[in-house]
Amino acid sequence: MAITAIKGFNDILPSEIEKWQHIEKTARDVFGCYGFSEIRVPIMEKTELFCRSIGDATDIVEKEMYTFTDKGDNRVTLRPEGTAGVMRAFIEHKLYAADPVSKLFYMGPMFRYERPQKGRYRQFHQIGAEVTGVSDPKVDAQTLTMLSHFFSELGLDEPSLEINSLGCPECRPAYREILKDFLRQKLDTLCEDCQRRLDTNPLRALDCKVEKCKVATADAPAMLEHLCTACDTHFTETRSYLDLVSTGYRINSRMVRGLDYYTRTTFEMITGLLGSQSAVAAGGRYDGLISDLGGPSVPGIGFAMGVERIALLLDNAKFQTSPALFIVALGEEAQKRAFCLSTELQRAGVSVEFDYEGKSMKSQMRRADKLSCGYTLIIGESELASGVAPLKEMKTGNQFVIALDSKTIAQELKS
RNA sequence: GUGGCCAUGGUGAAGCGGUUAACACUUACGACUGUGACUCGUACAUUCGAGGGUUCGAUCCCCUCUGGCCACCCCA
Repeated sequence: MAITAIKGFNDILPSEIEKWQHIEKTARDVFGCYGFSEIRVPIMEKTELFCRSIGDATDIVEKEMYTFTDKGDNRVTLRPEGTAGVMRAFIEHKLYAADPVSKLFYMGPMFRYERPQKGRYRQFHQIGAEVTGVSDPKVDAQTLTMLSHFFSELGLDEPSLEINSLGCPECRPAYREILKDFLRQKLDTLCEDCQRRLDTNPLRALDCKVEKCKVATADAPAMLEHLCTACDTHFTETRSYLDLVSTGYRINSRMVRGLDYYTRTTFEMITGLLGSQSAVAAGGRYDGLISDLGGPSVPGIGFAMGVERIALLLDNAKFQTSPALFIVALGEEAQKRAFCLSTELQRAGVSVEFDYEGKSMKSQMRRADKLSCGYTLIIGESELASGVAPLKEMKTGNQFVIALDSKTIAQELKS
């Protein structure tokens, strides 16, 4: 039996790579317009970084991390998300000192030891963005607007934006207690999972898919109604700025995020097209994270998008490119000429294909068609003698003779 | 970690106890002696994920293993 890839680790094949590149390019272009710079950080970090940032009690840290002891006896972990590493670098290189506002984006693989299913893999890719240094709600609104902009730039109108506020260390603990009291009264009408989660993660019950939990929590107290004045103002202003630039959103007061560091604004881009994996992007504000990691007291907000999930929403075929020219050569001399000519054209920036094996004209033409080449150039003995050859436009079938000269051909193909 | 479904060629698949293992796509060559697409022809699985069992006989039934998909938990 041949060796296969590790479970949940996927190859991204040539047939889909152009779609991936398109997603990445769109992110670079759109984020660039909003003043973001790319940062590349390692895919492995000290385990402690993730414990501190994501939260020791979260599922990610408790059961999903790829953690090893290396040969120097250090505990290291393949990153399960991007924010922690980026913030570590931000603090380590004191980026806050050079500029009070920093806008960074990153892309790359993340690793979580979960059971794979549709839109969920053990190695998956995220594109994320982080703004640090500003707590003003204009940044929240701008970040969300950029996210929406990215999706519309990709031609995806379907994922819709949902927002919520999780409050801050001032108001969230109190709300948590209020919610717990509420849930305790309904305890026997909740599903087993929610009963178990009551103490560890009561917010989760608001998001439970089990019907009886939905019923039981229908009139549960909402975080949004228990925000402190500062958080309430922040949320209201965020909304007003979103309205000001017509960024569409829906308030979802039951939205829960899985990472401990989130404060105030949280959000998700949701689609109904991916089975149970409905979130294609998600994020929030994390005003306490940087200081928790030993940095200065600087606020932050960011999001991450799941590239595989976005890719599932996009059709491969739309992003495939094909060679501009196929050179059909008949006879050994013509093949030699085709090789030289194609090299000259390639050096001039034209994408060219030709046959390597001296196949029949028919198979060469078939291959040109299969590769969707824009043009074919046919070279045989008479063309070598005359110095001109027929150039055929495949789409229309029109053809005319052209000089066997790379400059002339390159010019013609570019026109 | 738990549950459900599934495993036949390069691909999508039919077959469900005895078949030349259908059909379609892909690929290769040809019909068209130097012009693709459409059409037509020819070729392409000694073998049905692996191992064991039942049977005169197993792709088909049973068991074990492995792999995949989807769902739960959780999450991008």
